Amino acid sequence: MAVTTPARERTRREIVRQAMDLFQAAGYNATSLQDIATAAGCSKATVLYHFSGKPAVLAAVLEPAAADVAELVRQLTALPPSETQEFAIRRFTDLAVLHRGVMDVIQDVIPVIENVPEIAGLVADGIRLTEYLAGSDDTLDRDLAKFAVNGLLGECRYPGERTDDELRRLCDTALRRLLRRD
Amino acid sequence: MAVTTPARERTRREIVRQAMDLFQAAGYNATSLQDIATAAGCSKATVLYHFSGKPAVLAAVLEPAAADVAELVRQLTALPPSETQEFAIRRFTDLAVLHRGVMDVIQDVIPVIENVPEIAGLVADGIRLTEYLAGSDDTLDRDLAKFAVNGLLGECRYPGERTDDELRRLCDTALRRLLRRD
DNA sequence: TTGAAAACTGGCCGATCGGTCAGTCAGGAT
DNA sequence: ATCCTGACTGACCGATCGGCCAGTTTTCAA
Repeated sequence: MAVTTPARERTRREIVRQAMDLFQAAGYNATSLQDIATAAGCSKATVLYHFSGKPAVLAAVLEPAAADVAELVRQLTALPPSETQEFAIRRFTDLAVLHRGVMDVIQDVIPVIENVPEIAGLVADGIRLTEYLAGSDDTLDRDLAKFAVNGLLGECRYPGERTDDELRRLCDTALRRLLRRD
Repeated sequence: MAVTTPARERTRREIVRQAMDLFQAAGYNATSLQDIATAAGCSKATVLYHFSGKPAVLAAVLEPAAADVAELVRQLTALPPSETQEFAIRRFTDLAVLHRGVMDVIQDVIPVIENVPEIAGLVADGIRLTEYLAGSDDTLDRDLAKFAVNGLLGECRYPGERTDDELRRLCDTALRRLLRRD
């Protein structure tokens, strides 16, 4: 709680903030380091002074969401199997709304995701989460869960078109129709 | 037909063939004209001799699917409203399986789709098709239809993982669970 | 006040991109 | 035999990319 944020942290935060907006608006691949630097009010060299490279900027943008997903997976691991699917559906909806901007960014990264080792952890957690959403080892259930995640990612694409409440309702409805087989 | 395919058509076809494979494997943005030329056994200049630019190559790759979608929309227009949703679901499933490779390619183009006027027709038809899938003007129904299309696009991403029959079953199940409200 | 460390930057690099262009070449028509 | 034309190509272009580095400016503890 310093009276003034140290210069390092202040600049770093601004870079991540602006990178987030640009990644959402134009996509990761279409956003250059120069774009990020200009938006953050510094030089491209400064961006590379704070981050080891473009993928590191991406990892910093995704980090809060990645942490939440990791925590969710941790909680799911400790839950009795009978409760995991319902818990996964409910909490995944929460995270999707909370981090809808990040969901948007992820869309654009998927095609080149194997070239970005910085976010391998998030990818692995996402796969585990999908398995919990499926609720069984059945191939069709697994595929439907992946279908649901893909659909949800797509729905987060256009930020201004939906309020958080609308997104929550859509997400919840879609997941329950696709996944719940009581 | 002709004993020997005219050189023009032969080269053109090979370029489209190879571009299709590369777009699927690596994505449109990550595939360079040089990549396509090398795969097709000609020079980059030859690709640009046959096509006015990279977007024109994309349009040629998508053309068969675009034609089928246009035909489907035409048929839907002439159908009584009580039959359109069921017809759309059934035929859309058919087209998704038939053109699953194209569905894969489209995924990668969506972020930059507004910069590719060559495929504006396919985009417009896709939107109209989504409206028929929704079955009503209700916002949630519309969103669920878009959700379904996004999910389906995502499921076509990894070509080798599913047989056509598995994809058909998944597609049909998911669409009916999401869309049908009887 | 001062000096060393931290923060920052302009300029440059090699690579790659989509695209252009002048010119080569085979082969059918005359 | 000549010419013409469609198919094709190597060389090159300007732009842009991510990244690097030497050097300048700012910060802050001693």
